Amino acid sequence: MTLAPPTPSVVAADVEAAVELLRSRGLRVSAARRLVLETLFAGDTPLSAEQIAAGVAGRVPRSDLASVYRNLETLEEVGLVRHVHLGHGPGLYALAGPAREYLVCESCDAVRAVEASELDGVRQEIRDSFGWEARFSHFPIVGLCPACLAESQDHL
Amino acid sequence: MTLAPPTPSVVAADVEAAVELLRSRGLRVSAARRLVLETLFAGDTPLSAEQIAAGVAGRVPRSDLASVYRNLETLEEVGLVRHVHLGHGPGLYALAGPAREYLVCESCDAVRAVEASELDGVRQEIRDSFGWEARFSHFPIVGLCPACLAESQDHL
DNA sequence: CGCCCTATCGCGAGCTGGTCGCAGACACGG
DNA sequence: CCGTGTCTGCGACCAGCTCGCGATAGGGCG
Repeated sequence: MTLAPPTPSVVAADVEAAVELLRSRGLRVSAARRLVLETLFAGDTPLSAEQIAAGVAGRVPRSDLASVYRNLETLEEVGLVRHVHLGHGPGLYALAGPAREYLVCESCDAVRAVEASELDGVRQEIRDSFGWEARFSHFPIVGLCPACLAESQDHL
Repeated sequence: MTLAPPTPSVVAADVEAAVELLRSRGLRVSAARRLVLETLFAGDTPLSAEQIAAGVAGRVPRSDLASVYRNLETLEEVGLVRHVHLGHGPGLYALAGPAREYLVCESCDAVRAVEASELDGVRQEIRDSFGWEARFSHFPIVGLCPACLAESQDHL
């Protein structure tokens, strides 16, 4: 069993589809809103609000940071967007898609994204042991990646 | 196998033992430093830097926040103290002790602290699946506690 | 097509959590 | 009891994020 996120995810094929969805929910499609969507569709990795405000590749009509946060919040309520906290540093936002969960390395900051189903075994183990249902999509699993693990063992 | 923290933990029986340890490492035992230790020994749950600065129960000779952070950092380097990030909000500091790891509930903020060994099965599963060595002492497992899980299933 | 209502924007101020630089205080070895 | 250099307390500062507010502009409706 995979735990459902707070709001159901909605997957849009492209910016136009996303825009249509917004309209169908009675939300306006402002330039700033569209820009956030375009930037997210253009980027293939999760982006910080700052990066989105700057526009991918410093695209000219940049947008106000506060508005970006408000739009990301709105898009997240709609279910088009999800965000994740990879350790310290700013939260990162991405389009909703095939459920992603994360492992991040405390030592080198490497990030491994995996399909939620790949962590079902782990989730099961946690459920069996504690009765808790773990979600690693919003806060990841933190530890050592194989490389840093090997290195730390060399030093012993 | 339990992964060793960055600096080995040191367990002191009381403030005086901790103070002796500091001296033996060539560190000075200032009033502010002693206050941090006393506050940590007095509290039985992890405390924020702010709480420590205020002194447990608003104890009078409060201390400067920047100094508290510096002292916590020093004590952590020595191995007497560890800190954990339970979701959003400030980091929480506690005396090093029997290795603790954490599960926190996204919905009601409940925290469950467990012995590191209780999570060895989970760690093993992660190691087998991905080759990563997970640590839940600095960043916890986030998900739903049994109560919130049950509730969320009622609502379906 | 143009009006009007109001959702949304952009800006500035503000908040929390945490760090830094610096002058002065004080721990502690001699 | 003195010198040295660690630590302190203060203020400024930074990152990440949120809020309040007057101005702008989506878009339903006539």
